[in-house]
Amino acid sequence: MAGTKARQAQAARGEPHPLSGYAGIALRRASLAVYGAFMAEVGTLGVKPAEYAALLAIQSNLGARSADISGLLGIEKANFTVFLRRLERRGWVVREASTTDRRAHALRLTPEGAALLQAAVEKRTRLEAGLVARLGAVDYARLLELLQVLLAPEAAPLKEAAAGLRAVQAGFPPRS
Amino acid sequence: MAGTKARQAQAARGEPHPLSGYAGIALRRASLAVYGAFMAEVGTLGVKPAEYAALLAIQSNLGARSADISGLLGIEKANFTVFLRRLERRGWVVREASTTDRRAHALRLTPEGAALLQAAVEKRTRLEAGLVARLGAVDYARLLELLQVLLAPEAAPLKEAAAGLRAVQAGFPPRS
DNA sequence: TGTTTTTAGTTGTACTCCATAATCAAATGG
DNA sequence: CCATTTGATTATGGAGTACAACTAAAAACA
Repeated sequence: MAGTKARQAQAARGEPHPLSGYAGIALRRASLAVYGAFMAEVGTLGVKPAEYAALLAIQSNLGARSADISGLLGIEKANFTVFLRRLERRGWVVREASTTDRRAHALRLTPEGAALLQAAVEKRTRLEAGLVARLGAVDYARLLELLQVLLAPEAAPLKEAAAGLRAVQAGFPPRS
Repeated sequence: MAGTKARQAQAARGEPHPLSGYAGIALRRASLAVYGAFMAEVGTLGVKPAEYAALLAIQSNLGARSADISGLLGIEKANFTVFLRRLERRGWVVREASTTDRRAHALRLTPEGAALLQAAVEKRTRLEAGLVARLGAVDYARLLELLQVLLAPEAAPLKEAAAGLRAVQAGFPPRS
């Protein structure tokens, strides 16, 4: 597992992780923690976070093309093809022929997809409630707000990193 | 790139990412943003965040064994072997024979490793200063504090996810 | 003491996510 | 009409990780 006895004992005593004072590490750990919580709750339906987000995006952008959704999710369109195929094979999404562009597909949830998404949304709502209960409603809102500021594209200090940032959006540096 | 024209236009207008209202997505995006900023700043030295953290951990735990450091970083000991070899080959770390346990290695920075780390720390300090400038010192501290609460192991709501969480710590669900 | 069990580290394998390049067909714009 | 752009697909490879199997040494124990 992830952790020596000494480290596990620390954690058991409620001591913070020794590297979590660093913003990057704390953010990464928090992100993974929420990912894990999502998998434990919503994942029982066989949906991973990226898939959940994709279903959401498709539902609220009826008839959107692949590139629209992949762009929203930050997934390369090349990889989105395979990604979509999984959702299709499970019967949650259909790719209809676009009426305006014969190259494009119009994405749409199937009734099964919509039903699954509804169940997933309910579970995720419970998950969110857990987070709110943990932080308190005010602090939860504050956390989201601070993250928004951190992510705001127009601010200066992180600006010069923007190029590398977008390329790295999926976790890897650009190959250059 | 990650984003359609429409989405890029949104971002250019300063509108928030439409999915960043979700805590998990906001956290993930923030984590990747800081990762990207780190790479743009400290990465010029040829150090990735995980390597930086490893060097830091080794420096402040003189003579620690591999399992200590890998546990701290949340890296499987099996993968840490390869990971360490890279740091060794670059001349930053040495594995001395432990005097107390002939199976174990005592990890230590070389003078080159210490020098590199010092340069990296300086760059990372500048990076951190950028974050502080962006959020303000008070809000920056508050963000770290909120993340700590989110990560505190003893709280209840996320507890049941703990098993899946640890296994998923690196971004993937356990295979079983 | 001698035997069994646990532990530190290594190797090998397989899997997921992701980037990149090459390709095709259809749309668009001189 | 032809050149360029765009939506989507396929194929390939790298990085990060989980997991199982293994060796050697230490620790526990009878």
